Amino acid sequence: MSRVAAEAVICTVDVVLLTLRGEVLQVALQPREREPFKGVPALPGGPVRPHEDQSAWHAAARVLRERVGIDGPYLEQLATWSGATRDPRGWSLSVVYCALLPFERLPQREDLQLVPVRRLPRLAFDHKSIVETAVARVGAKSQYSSLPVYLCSEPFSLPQLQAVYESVLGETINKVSFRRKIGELGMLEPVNGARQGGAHRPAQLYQLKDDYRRTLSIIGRGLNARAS
Amino acid sequence: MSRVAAEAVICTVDVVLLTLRGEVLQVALQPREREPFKGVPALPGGPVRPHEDQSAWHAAARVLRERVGIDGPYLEQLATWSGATRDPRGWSLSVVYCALLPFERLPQREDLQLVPVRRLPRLAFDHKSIVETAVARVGAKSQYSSLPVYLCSEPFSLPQLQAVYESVLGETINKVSFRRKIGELGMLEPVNGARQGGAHRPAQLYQLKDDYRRTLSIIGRGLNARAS
DNA sequence: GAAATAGTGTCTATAAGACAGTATTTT
DNA sequence: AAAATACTGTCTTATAGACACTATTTC
Repeated sequence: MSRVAAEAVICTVDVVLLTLRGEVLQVALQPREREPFKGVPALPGGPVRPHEDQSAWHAAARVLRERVGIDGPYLEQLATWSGATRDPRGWSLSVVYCALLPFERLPQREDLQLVPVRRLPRLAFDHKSIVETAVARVGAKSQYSSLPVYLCSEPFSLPQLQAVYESVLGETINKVSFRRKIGELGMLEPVNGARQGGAHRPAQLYQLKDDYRRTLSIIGRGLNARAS
Repeated sequence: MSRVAAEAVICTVDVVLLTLRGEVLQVALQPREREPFKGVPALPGGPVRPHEDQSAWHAAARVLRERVGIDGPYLEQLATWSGATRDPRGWSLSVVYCALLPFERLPQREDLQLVPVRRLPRLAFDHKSIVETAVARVGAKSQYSSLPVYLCSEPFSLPQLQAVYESVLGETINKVSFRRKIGELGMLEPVNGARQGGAHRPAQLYQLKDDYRRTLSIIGRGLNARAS
């Protein structure tokens, strides 16, 4: 038995849950309930449960459900972190998933804090560099895909969507080009009736066509938002 | 003991080792030595050894060294496959790495076969879909980065490099544009003296500048090779 | 009708591609 | 000098961006 235990790998999943609050991309953190790093903010996560989880993806979805109270967000694998030294308890491996959620869908919870991704405090384990990798990936992917729509609650207007893109990319986008690209993707359909208020012309609202609910659209040559 | 064993996750690494033979992208496979899938071609791989491997990346590098006889190729994490049903022995998790190697550096071995990625036979486990994912990733990444240089043995000429890009992308590229882009990247330096033979003007040979030996260069708007 | 934001038409700038020319080698 | 491939100059085409104009709402 001791031999098995000594050889065992600590096998977990962690979730980088990102949302936009105002114009600022934020990550959801929970204080660690036990040692190591008791009380230190950490990514929602936990061990894989082989009898319960069909796969690591299902384990991540379960973590979001049980520990954050979210069902069915956009959830994709980011990468796997592993090694002898990242967890003081032993050789550990964590399959990390990235989830995107409109702020409106995030439950209010005592044990859940939102932190701007550019102002990270000290995090447990190697979670800080994991978050930084996730943010970089989301930024890169947003340049050539419809990924940011998962941060918008439907229905949304094109000016709203553009603002979301600009927040994630960290720079402004040409309005005409943006609309050309989004139009070419053909993934949005106008929603009739509902429109927005304000002392100005209201914006047309859109929702995702059903075919694109779970599929990213790829933008031809990207949005040409250049790296700073 | 039985409880520990029942809960345990089978924790392995696998490597998709790709090389270009002629114009055809090929993957290196080895027949399984034991059940399950004994004798069936599979990706080089094996269990993580916590006492020996510093991380999953190091485990993958060790697998390449021990099982294929390759040291220090380009090696990056692809993704992690996991689940209750992918290995008949139990809940398994495999961190999969992708390695690129010039054909010239691949050792000749009895137990190593090269198979064109478009003509895959039946493979062990879910290795077929893993290879397909790796090929798609390499193709996508080649559109906007210098990834294919790792398939070229240095020094190489620009026509050679272009042929490698075209093989990986599966379509032709405009010569003038290709040279403009590669030039802009500024990652190559001409090698003097050595040139190529043939009854025609020889091509200038290049090697990677040292700064770019282990770093991918990102091509501004990509190579605009469109998906078929 | 003034103010404010949404949406569009069109010109300009930039980047990609086509094509044909020159360059350099062997036979 | 013929053949073959390397390399380059330049025109054309396609795409992105700037800018100003029209549209629609509230007050």
